[in-house]
Amino acid sequence: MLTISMLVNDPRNLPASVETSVKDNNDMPGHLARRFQQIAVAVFLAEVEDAGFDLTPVQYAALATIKANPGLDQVTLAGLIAYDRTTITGVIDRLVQKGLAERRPSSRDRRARELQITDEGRRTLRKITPAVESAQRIMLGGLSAKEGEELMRLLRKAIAAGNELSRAPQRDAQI
Amino acid sequence: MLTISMLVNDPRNLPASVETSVKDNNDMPGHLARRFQQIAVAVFLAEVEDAGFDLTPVQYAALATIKANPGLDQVTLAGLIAYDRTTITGVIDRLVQKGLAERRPSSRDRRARELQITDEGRRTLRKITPAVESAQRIMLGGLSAKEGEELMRLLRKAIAAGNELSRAPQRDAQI
DNA sequence: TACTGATAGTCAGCATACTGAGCAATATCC
DNA sequence: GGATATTGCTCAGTATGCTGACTATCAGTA
Repeated sequence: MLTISMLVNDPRNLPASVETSVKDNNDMPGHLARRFQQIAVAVFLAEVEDAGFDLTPVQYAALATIKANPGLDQVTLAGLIAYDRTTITGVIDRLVQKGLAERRPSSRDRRARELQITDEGRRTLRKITPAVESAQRIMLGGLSAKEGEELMRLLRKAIAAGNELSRAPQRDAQI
Repeated sequence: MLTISMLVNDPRNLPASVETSVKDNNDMPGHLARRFQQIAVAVFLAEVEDAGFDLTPVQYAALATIKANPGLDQVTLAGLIAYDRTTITGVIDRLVQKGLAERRPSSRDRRARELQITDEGRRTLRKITPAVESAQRIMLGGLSAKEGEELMRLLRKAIAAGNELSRAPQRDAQI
């Protein structure tokens, strides 16, 4: 199939005066990162909806982290899953509104809110797990198991090196 | 440093009754995809701002694609860079508002808008290129050149397999 | 040519994500 | 103890990104 992009990407089809400094999108790690994430989110939402639930990737990550760290505050949660704290405010709003989590004032620090998962949240998390795992498999569907592992290794390595470059770096919770 | 996440992630520290079905975030390709993209966007914006410009990743991709395919319509643009057409509407609005692109009714199809880059847009693209290329290098900074290539190869492969799974798949322009 | 379906673009609505600012409370330092 | 800095959270504002719906137009066909 002959396409415009084949024409413009082939130097022989361009007059000498046309600048070709703009690289192909597929050579840009930033573009590939966005595309992969775009697909990952779509797959996640589709699998979760098929399972009969209405939960976004962030909401899932937040809920799972609250369950694993009962009583943690919002800033700690944000650090554990590497989201900006201003984003987390809205995410928690929606988890609370759906009855999956609770937000109550901390007794030790009156600025902080302690987060707890509800029974309903625990039930949702348990029932949604197969869909989440299925989504993770599907988004690596084009790769062999070995390639999938290697992709994840390289992503982890690049992320570790760039962790401090975003406003919401990953932070382990301090004891 | 002892951290809460070390505790909760170590099965020896958990009573037998605690379910550990929720995998670590770092084993989830979806989470890694979001983190890498988050860093990529932050690096892009920082480099571009350092160079004295105010352009987002989408705006850059759209502008570069308009320059390479003068007169294309919005749906074709959306397909080339794999964005939803409803997103592109707003992106073009802002490019036009900044004086970097023009949107005029198509003579062949009265539903469509033909997109053109302005001289100012061309100038901006030319001057911004070093910052964009620098950003691409920085976001792979933790990897060797070989690893960077391999990461991009694996991303391309996974994306190609999942292309149809998002609402905005990549589409080549038809002649 | 009239009908039917598909397509280009926009809009309303929702949920991320970010910047920057602000308030209240805590921690630190003198 | 009191001034200062820091921290937890929220809010306003902006830009993606998506779903679903709508209008205007085009294309194919009976």
